Parts: sequence; structure tokens; C-alpha cells
Amino acid sequence: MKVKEIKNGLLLEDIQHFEAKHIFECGQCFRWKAEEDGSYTGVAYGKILNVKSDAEKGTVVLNNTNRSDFEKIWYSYFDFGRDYGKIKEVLSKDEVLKEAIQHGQGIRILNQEPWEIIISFIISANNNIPRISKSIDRLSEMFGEPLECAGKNCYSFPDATQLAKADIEQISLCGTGYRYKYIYQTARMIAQGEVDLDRISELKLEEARKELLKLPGVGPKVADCIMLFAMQKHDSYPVDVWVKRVTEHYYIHQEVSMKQIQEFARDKFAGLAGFAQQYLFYYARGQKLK
DNA sequence: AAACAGGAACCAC
DNA sequence: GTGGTTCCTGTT
Repeated sequence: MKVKEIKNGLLLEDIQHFEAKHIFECGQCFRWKAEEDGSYTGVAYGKILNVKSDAEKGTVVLNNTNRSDFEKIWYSYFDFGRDYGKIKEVLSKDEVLKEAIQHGQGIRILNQEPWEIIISFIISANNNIPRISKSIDRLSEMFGEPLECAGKNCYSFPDATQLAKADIEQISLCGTGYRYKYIYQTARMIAQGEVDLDRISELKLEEARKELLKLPGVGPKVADCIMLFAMQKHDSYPVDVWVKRVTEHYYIHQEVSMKQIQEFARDKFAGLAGFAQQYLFYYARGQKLK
């Protein structure tokens, strides 16, 4: 990878396995919005960034950033230190995944902030992506810090302290439905240090899940998402309806319990289960698999 | 306009 | 620990 400074940003060259659409639309994040020119704009770690990828040229343009933030934030955020070619090579031994990877070849698993991901996925329970995004935007507008930018959506995601001292009635105005209580209670538990996210991040999958399940609004699926998208637990295999459908349809050939799906994934994909899950999820949604 | 989509909590058993 | 029901809101 080559990093060149350009006006107001960076040009990355010799990039493989990176497509903005695949990355931002594979269900792992909610704050990145598609622009008319095919780029995406979003907020993470309190910074606004615009991303445009060109798979043919092998380039990525990062707008509104600099070399220092790239090294501090975005290199890790976009998981540039990982060899996706190797992951794909291993997973492609399976015919279904080979096909799925062709559809989502530019997927990468972002390294997101645990706190934001916890709240985002509490909101995701029994919900759909447009509504989840809207709720997160409203939470940020109401309780986050304003960021310098030209358009809309320019607020950082509020931290746990900010939400813990918020009026619970105000949280309920963010379109989160009955989940507002969970958001508030979880914020309080974390703000008060009752739950230590850094500590949980260090634990192994099963132990970390047990801890995360103590948070109100966090069940098995949400815990698995938090671990995969914000705690680098790449052996996590979150099973939502789409992943359940795609796993049953292509591998098990009958309806089974959530537990059986997870056992299957653990045996079949082992440490790469999380990557397999992302390729399969994106594939299933693209196929509108029923 | 009624039906549907989507995970967790909660309560029986 | 498993199964059924309810929670809220945007879309069809």
C-alpha cells in the first residue's frame, strides 16, 4: 500500500480487497451514508471521513483527513493490517463461500468502538437497517458533540456519560421504540464502571459473551455482533434471520435451532467464522434469499 | 389498512 | 433450558 497526500486528504494505492459499498453495506455499521458519486461519508472516533474506492485501479481516496489520523485511526479502523487475500484463499475451498466472496469481494471487518456498537446493536434488535440508522443519527444529534462539517449528520456518537445523564424521555424520542430503557440502563452501567469494556475485550469468546449478556437489551445475537465488530473476536458467528436462512439453505438443508447453526459454523469455519458470516450475510441479502 | 419484519425480555413449564 | 408471547415503528 502506498499513501499519498492530496488536497484535503489521502490517496491510497495498491489496495486490494476493499470496496466501500461492500464494507459499509454488509450490516456491520450504520453511520455511513452513500453519496451520489458512489463515495460514503461517515463518523467514527469523533471524526468525519469520506471514502471512495476504485477496485479496478486499486485505489481508495480518503477525504477530510491527514496522515496522522490515518496512522492513529483509519489504518486500524479499516483493518489494513490484515491479509484478506489469505482469508479468502482459505474460505474459498468451500464452494458456497467461493461464490459469496465473489459477490462481496471488497468486504472488510471494521474495527469499531465497543460502546457505540453496543448501543447500535441494542437498537438493531427486532429492527431494520434504515430505522436503526435513523435512531443512531438522532441520538448523536441530541446528545453527541457537533463536528465541523458542511452537511448534516455531523455529530459524534455520544459517550456513555453523556447518555447516562440524559433524560430518559429524550432518549425515547429517538425512534428507538421500547428499546430506550435498555439504552439508558446500559449507558448507566457503563458510565458507573459497573461493566468494563476494555476488560471484556481481552476475554475469550465465551467469557466475553457471558459478560456482555449482563447488559440489558443484549442477547446472544447482539453480543456476537459486538464481539465481532468491535472486539476483534473473529471466531464469533452472529446468527440473525439472514444468516440462519443462508446457513440452512446452503449447508444444513433443513430448519434447525440457533444453537445448531452456531455449532455448525464453529466446526466448519473455526477462527474465520466471523469473516464467513459477513460474506454469507451480504450474499444472502443480495439474493434476497427466503 | 391490516399484515409483516426483526431479537430480547419475561414468564410458564 | 425450551417455547410462546409481547414489545415499537416503518414499509408494503
